[in-house]
Amino acid sequence: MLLVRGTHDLIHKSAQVHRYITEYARTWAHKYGFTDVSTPILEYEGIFSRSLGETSDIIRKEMFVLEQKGDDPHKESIILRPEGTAPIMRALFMNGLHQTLPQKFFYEGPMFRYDRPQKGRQRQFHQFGIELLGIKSSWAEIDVISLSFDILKGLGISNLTLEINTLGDKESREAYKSALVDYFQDVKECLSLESQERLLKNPLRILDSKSAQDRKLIEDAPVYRNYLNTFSENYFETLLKNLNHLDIPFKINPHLVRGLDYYSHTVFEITTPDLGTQSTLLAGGRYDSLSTLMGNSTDIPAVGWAAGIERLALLLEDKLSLPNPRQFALIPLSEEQDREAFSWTQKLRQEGLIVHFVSDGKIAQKFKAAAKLGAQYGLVLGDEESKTKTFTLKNFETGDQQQISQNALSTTLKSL
RNA sequence: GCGGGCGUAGCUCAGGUGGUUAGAGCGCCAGAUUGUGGCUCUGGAGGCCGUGGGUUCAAGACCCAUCGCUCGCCCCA
Repeated sequence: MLLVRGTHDLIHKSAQVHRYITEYARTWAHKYGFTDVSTPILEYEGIFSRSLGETSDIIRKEMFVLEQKGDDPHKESIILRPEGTAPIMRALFMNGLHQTLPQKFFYEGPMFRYDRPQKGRQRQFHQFGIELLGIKSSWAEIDVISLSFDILKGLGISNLTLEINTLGDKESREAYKSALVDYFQDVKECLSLESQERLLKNPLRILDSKSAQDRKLIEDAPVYRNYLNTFSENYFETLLKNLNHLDIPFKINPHLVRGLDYYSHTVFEITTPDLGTQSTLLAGGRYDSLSTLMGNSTDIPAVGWAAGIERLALLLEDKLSLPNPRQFALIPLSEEQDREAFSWTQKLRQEGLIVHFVSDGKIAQKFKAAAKLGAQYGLVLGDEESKTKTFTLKNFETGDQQQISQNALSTTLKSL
């Protein structure tokens, strides 16, 4: 038996933790007024290649392409979605929602990237994220960043850093790009091979390089802040001032560039030192030009972020105490009691109790199974109980037993 | 895609320089206990030693390849 590389089963505790994280995030998103949206896992490749940029690693080497069966009317490849933002933008247009802005969406689900697996990095992983569409001011950023902290802190994650930077608008970016190219062109031979390639395709990404030789050169490279036009500069300043005013701590990281093409102005990440090399828990920013990249005639203001559920789970799995509701096991002692016991089981389930029905094996095996299934209490129904219209209620933790009348069954159980 | 470490029972791991039928603890199953799980005792099942090839009289161990996990690089959530 083989497990597809980079995938995992979620069983018992890991499934519960995963679900708990998602539900917790959803609850907060609802308080902020975001509503659920769910888009297909399958999309045409163009949705992503147009929006993420042909030079991004996700497009160049990490896509899961499906084998075409022949009945699809389009020749374009179908892929497993690698991220959530582009599909939501697609859905916005296809459902005509861009005419009724603003829109606020929360999503959650599996994403797929053909990457080399590592701790905190799977080929099938799960994200939840939010998209706030149609708000121009930087209060949109404030709103979504606040939401992200409410979720992460509420989950009990500490040791968080908000790193933030601005990519400016198109005009600023073009000005900065040409300054960067001028600077690096002169020292091209000293750059790593990867960065030499970036110089041609996506010079901003050189700033993100971790190679030691690049880092030295990057230190002396032109600083973006000096190339921002007035609008971009003011936009960023206002955002930072408001973050300060709200006591949201942040760290400006001028090297935070992001791999995806659709960002403009604000980019941010929330990182933790507790996960080794996969330190980003949540990342996002503003992507006003995504809508035009996807074919719309005008920009639609948009901010959002996505968080990696597996990474949060790694931080939480050991310390999260999940709710542990009462569970009962109905134990008929012989086959004569099976039917009666099962209808009692159903009755109690309808009353809202969690009830296991245990009928396999010998009596000792039934008790063993009941305890293993997680029941804290056993309800024994044998000949004597049947005659006297009672159950024997056994507390598995203390071993105590008592007789309770069938009439008072559900009220007794609920009062435990 | 690149570099390092590691693959032995369901789990955690022992198995010096190659030497008969591969071990422990936990877990699992059964019995002691025919109306009672956990504790105890007794017994039992469970391994192509990741996979394929090579060296050797002889390989879990050595060599090569491959797959997987893992740490780092890269990238990102």
